[in-house]
Amino acid sequence: MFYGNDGAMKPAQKSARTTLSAADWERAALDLIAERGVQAMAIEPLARRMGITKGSFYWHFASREALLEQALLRWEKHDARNLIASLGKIDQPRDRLISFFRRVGKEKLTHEVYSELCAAAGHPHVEPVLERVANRRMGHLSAAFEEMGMKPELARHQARLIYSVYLGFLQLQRQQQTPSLSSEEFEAYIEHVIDTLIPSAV
Amino acid sequence: MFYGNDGAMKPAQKSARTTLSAADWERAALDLIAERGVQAMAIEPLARRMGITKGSFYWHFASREALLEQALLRWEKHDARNLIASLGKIDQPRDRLISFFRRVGKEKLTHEVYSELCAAAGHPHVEPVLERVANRRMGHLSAAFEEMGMKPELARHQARLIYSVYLGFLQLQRQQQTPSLSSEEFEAYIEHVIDTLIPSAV
DNA sequence: GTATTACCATACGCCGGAGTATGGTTAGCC
DNA sequence: GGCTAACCATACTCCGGCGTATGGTAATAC
Repeated sequence: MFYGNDGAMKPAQKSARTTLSAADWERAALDLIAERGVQAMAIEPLARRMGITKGSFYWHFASREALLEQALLRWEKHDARNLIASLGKIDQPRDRLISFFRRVGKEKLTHEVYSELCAAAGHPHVEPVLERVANRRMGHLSAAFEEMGMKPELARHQARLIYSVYLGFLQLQRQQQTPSLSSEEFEAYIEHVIDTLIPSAV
Repeated sequence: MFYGNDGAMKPAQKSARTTLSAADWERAALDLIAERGVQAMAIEPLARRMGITKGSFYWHFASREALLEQALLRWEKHDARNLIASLGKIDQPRDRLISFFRRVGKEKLTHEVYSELCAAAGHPHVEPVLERVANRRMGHLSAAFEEMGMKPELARHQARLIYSVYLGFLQLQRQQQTPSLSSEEFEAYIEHVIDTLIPSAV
């Protein structure tokens, strides 16, 4: 529902319902993607939802493709900022790794979008984003493991492994096969994952 | 390209190119799903690929939905048979678990279909299949861990964990972020996964 | 106070897939 | 050898999304 602020806020007088900007379309697009997937991000449904017609859309964007591209870039930026913002200030690498898992519950919208993007891997505009994001994230994980004393190759393997667990979790969540995020079974599971994948020392 | 035999083989004289059966459509549907996903399984493209028109299709099936349903059931049966066929004859539970991972490389088509089904979780006809298959598979894993001496709850957690790794692997594969299945980096990774997730004793 | 610009509405043409209707062809039975 | 049922082709209609054309309105510029 947010995904970044675009520099200069408008005069604040005409607060909301005057005219829409490209950024508004991008944000709405991400909302729709989070809810129903990228292939459901069609411009007419979007326009309906925004109480407007598509005549407007083609003023801001050349095509549906262009919107998708911009929206994904926006999401990617947001995610990258988010990553360092929430992990950068944690000193102990082990705590950073743990926090990576615990963060799945928060930042709901971001994860929902990511989950839907995963489902749309293969799409020409989605794939590169997915690749960059995964590499960025695995890079952080790998670095943390190295900080804990692992050899680079081992750290990379461990990062890939742990990231796979995360991806698998998202998948099970999409299939409604994951215990509710606030149950104790979930807590127990998370504990188990942390215990077996994040060593206390190396 | 196979997915089960349908009882009585036709008289064997008129081997192939006489007329098509419902099973032929189902198999072709699964091929198409493996290649381009469930939402690409449209009946006209299917008909084109089979060198026929859709007039035929609606003789065998009531709707696209019906075809999808039947094709998925066929796949599910095939997968279930496959699971016990390749894991049932292995005595040591630890070997069964290891074989689960090593099997990802083989049975290519089956895994491709599964991967695409995962991408289409949320689809009303796909979801229940996905749920049953995941439960069936995790059940086997969990049982193997129990055989090794784990407490039931721990075994379930471990099974879920290991299955998540598998799902995450499929996802990374869809994003082309997995080392080629025959490289040594892949082998090293698999080794690593087995070492950290499959204890040699309990 | 008129011209321009930014934003939006209406109405259209196109395309591809879902279904339906209807008629044609071939195989096997009696 | 004619009938029937199984299988397939042709030719539609309907729908929803994309993109375009064109014209309208409100704010701002000058």
